[in-house]
Amino acid sequence: MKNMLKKHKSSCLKTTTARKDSSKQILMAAENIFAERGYRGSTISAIADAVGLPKANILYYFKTKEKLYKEVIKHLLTLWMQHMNEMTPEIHPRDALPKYIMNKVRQSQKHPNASRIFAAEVLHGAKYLRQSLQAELREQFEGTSIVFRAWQNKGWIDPINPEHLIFMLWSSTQAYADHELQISILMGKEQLEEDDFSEGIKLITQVILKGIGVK
Amino acid sequence: MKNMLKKHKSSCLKTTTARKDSSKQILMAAENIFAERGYRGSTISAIADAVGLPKANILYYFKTKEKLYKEVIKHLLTLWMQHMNEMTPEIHPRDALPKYIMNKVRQSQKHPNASRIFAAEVLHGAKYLRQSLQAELREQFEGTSIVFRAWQNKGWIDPINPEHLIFMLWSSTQAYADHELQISILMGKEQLEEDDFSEGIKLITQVILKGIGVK
DNA sequence: GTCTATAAGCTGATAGAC
DNA sequence: GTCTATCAGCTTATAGAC
Repeated sequence: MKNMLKKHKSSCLKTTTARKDSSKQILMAAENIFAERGYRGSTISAIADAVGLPKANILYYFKTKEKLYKEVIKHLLTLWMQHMNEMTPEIHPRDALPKYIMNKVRQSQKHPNASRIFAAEVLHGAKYLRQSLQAELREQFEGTSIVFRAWQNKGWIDPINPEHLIFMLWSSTQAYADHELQISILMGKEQLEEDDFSEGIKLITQVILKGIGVK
Repeated sequence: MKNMLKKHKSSCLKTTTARKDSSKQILMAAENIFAERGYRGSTISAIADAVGLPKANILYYFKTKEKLYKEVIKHLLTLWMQHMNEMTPEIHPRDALPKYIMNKVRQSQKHPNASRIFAAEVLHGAKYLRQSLQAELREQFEGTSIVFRAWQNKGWIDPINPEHLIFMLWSSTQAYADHELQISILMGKEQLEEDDFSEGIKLITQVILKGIGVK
């Protein structure tokens, strides 16, 4: 487990499997390691081993560990926010909200690392997030608040606090990635199954829609 | 900031302020450091400095860093679960749920560290939690599921999935501690104010009660 | 019980051969 | 561009004086 197979020295320009750019492979491996162990718990060696490269190569592509981490975060935030734009003032919440909730939970299912790294970052002060991406996140947040307010004005939903509704949506959907382990322990399973995700989607949709008075 | 004042050598048996047991002081300091920096990011030196003691003393009281962490976790889980017991099959959800939601958010407000350490632990695989406390957590979880099922049978709430409702309650209330920083950034504040907590309580209560059909 | 000094090991990062 | 070797610094934990 410690000494990995050292692949191709200088003798490879086109290996059998389509050779992806090392940079991309490193990013993918880093995403996994960071998600599992957190920033400080992750070591450059571990990432190097996962890709099958020497440590020095990682630092050749990404000058420092911190810069590598920022690159990972940047990519993940895009994923994390992508479905929010699909809610607009024109679309009725009875259509828009179930779709958003489904997409968000499904994303937690498919890309749990994205959600986990993001959650860990927030949990420990959003240090890197704040520097570079605060603006984009906030813009998204305010855009969605405006959508919810528009729905209220049209009488499509009850008068509720739009900002806090966003928090409730985020936290309840994201839980299926962040707390997957907690949930699976409590449900007595090794890991969450398809049914658990679809049950979660069903419950959240049911409670939110009825709870804010969508007819 | 680095060299702290070295207090009392051998010349103190009863100092001015009531001298708490070092052990307790260490636990409190450790709670803060672990919450801010995570397990791996926290160093024994940092904890020692926070209490004003040399590193060796921390390891005198708690044999290893890991054992100290486990002690902290153990204490926090008690806090984290304490309000769930107050929901029983006899009490109507219109009284029990608002009270639980309020207590849970208020606890996030008063003891954000408890929630944060707990969340970080879960996020990174619940390694320590699983070893020692899985049983207690699960017992609590199953107890509450039974309560929700009883409410359903009495027709007090809609037929919903009790387990997933618990997740929704946990995640939406805990967000006010876990994501305090995210929330305050998005709301354009340095930190959350009293109004934000009470608005959050109001919204969650409103949406959950109406959402599961409590009359 | 409390402290100083130090061991033993791992980490991020660099230098320099190929 | 890719790799090996190594440095300098920090970490947990221990040994042993007081």
